[in-house]
Amino acid sequence: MPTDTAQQLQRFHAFLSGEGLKVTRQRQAIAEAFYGSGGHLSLRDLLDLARESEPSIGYATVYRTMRLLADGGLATEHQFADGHARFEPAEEGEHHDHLICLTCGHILEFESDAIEQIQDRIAADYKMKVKSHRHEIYAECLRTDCVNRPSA
Amino acid sequence: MPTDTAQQLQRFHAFLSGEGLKVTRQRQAIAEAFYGSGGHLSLRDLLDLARESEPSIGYATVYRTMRLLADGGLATEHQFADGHARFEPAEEGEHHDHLICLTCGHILEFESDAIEQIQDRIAADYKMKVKSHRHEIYAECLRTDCVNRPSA
DNA sequence: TTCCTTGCAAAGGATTTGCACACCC
DNA sequence: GGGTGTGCAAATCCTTTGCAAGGAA
Repeated sequence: MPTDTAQQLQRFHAFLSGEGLKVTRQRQAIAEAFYGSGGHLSLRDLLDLARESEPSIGYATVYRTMRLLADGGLATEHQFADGHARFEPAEEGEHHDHLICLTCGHILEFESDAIEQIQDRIAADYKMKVKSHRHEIYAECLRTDCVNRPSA
Repeated sequence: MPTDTAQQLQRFHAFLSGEGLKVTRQRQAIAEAFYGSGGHLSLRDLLDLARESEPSIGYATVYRTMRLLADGGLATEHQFADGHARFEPAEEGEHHDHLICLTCGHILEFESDAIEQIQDRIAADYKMKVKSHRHEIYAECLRTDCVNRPSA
């Protein structure tokens, strides 16, 4: 478990308080599942994890909690090729794209200033200014033992 | 209308014959809508266009015809941020990504060998081989008259 | 004629919402 | 106690499929 999970949960509590929202057992369980994992989890994944500590939790609660986090800037939502929404913790000022292993499904992150610069130049050629982008690389692992398999 | 629409329709007929499939009024109308437009149309767009010449056409027929074209390699399907499937004619050996205007919704195409090379290098760093990718840039047009607005 | 196609309507699958009950402050 | 939050179930939205009737070869 990452060492900063506690910090992230604290930030979550501060966010809820700031919005005048309540800290409930369900929200706590969902946030722990979300921050305790490596990210890129689907709503179904989060539901299953959250139910380990709160078995009665419902899908709609996970949905609403993650929407809360996403709208509040604490989580980022992605739609990869599998068609399910996936979430990851939002890091302040950080940006990355994704490299998805077709062998095992694991999702790696990458950053490339060079690509970002080229994007800006392409947009500028059309007199446009980049507001956001989506960039996913789907690749096969060349090793038979697929080292990218998540430790989970 | 592009000068090669007739060629593309001919290729479509050849494809149908080759598969032992029939050239129907509906398929003809859908193919004309598809090839006669600039591409990037949703199923709904195609349905509306096709109905101009074949009013009784149904959504399922458009869906099935576009699937036929996509599976046959004559059309490429994309899922942009709006969550609707969009299709464009597939060009032999050609590849491009998309620059989407947030001002008017128009979809431009771009290519960058430099980006493709960086992608390959990133994947290689993880001992992986790129099989495909998805790259979309969402940008605002800086001109008040938004020159990217489609002529339609 | 023969079998492919079509259009309708219903089924899927993921997401979103309405509502009555439960819970936190 | 009062208003927020939850869980269920139903509603959406887009996509996909079953089926009986229609149409190309």
